[in-house]
Amino acid sequence: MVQDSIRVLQAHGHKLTKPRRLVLEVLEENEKPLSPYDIQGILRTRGKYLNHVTIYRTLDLLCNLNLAHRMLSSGGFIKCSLDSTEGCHRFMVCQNCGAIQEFADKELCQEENDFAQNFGFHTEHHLSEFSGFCSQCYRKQPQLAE
Amino acid sequence: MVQDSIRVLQAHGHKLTKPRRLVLEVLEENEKPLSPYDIQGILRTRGKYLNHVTIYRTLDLLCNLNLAHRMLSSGGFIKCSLDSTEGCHRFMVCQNCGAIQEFADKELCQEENDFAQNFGFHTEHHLSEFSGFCSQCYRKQPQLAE
DNA sequence: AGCTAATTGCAATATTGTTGCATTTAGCCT
DNA sequence: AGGCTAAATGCAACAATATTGCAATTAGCT
Repeated sequence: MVQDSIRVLQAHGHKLTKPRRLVLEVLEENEKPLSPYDIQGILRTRGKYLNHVTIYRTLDLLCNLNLAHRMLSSGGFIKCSLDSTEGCHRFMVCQNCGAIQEFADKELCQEENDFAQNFGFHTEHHLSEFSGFCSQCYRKQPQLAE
Repeated sequence: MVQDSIRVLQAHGHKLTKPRRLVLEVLEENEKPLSPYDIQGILRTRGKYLNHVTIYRTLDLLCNLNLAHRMLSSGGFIKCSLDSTEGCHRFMVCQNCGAIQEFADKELCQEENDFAQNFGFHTEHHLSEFSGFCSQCYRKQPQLAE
């Protein structure tokens, strides 16, 4: 929810401005990654104008607060749908339809941290991107998965 | 090894050209992510010139063959050090010194795939980036990990 | 050595990202 | 409600990164 993000924003002492609300709304409505200029374009179709610099700065902020993430596969930004206190984000990207889902699993997360620890690496955050086929696309076109 | 990459390259019917060999060598020597222009700069200091377009195209190719990866954290490219047949790449990035290590673990990889499967997602590849502190930096400056 | 498709370099252009500074505004305080 | 101030935005200019079409070159064949 946008409301949740706004709460986090304010809890960290940041102002709730119109541009920030607009960017959050656009991200919320789109489950696919968007570039800063994508966001600007979407807003323009609604008669709202935001300078691209503002969008860049807003996205920076959201990423720092772990409210958004930049996807590796596309370079676009996506709003995190899950509480991020664990510092672990796991996205599944469908190669066919492009849909993205975010998942959390404390156990798996812990296992990954333990794994890293075995190599002497102290993990702060981790980010995983799975690419493959969502259940719908897999059912429709199983040959794609070959 | 560069030799291994060359073998994969050729096995896929691509030519082994001087530019490709140079890019592979530079990536191999650097354990940190490099941008296309970084690579161009490094080569220039050795009196070798490659057009940036060529470097972009070479990196595209290497990524498609899973011989290199683009890192999320920096946007730079890094050569994969491990056999990539499993389609699973796990990088640990030290927030302090920037060093990157790649790890493979079939079991953990399998667990991750199973996890996705529980949500009906059929995984083809996955890529994880851990950010934190390598053992050296953690030992030297444990307060950083707070 | 010669052939040919693949690859490279070049030039031009498009896209994406950054910086400094003047103007505006959210949130606070009367 | 009106005023204050630090934070945030917009603007302009610029810097860095990425893409495209096409002519010249070259790797890997016979």
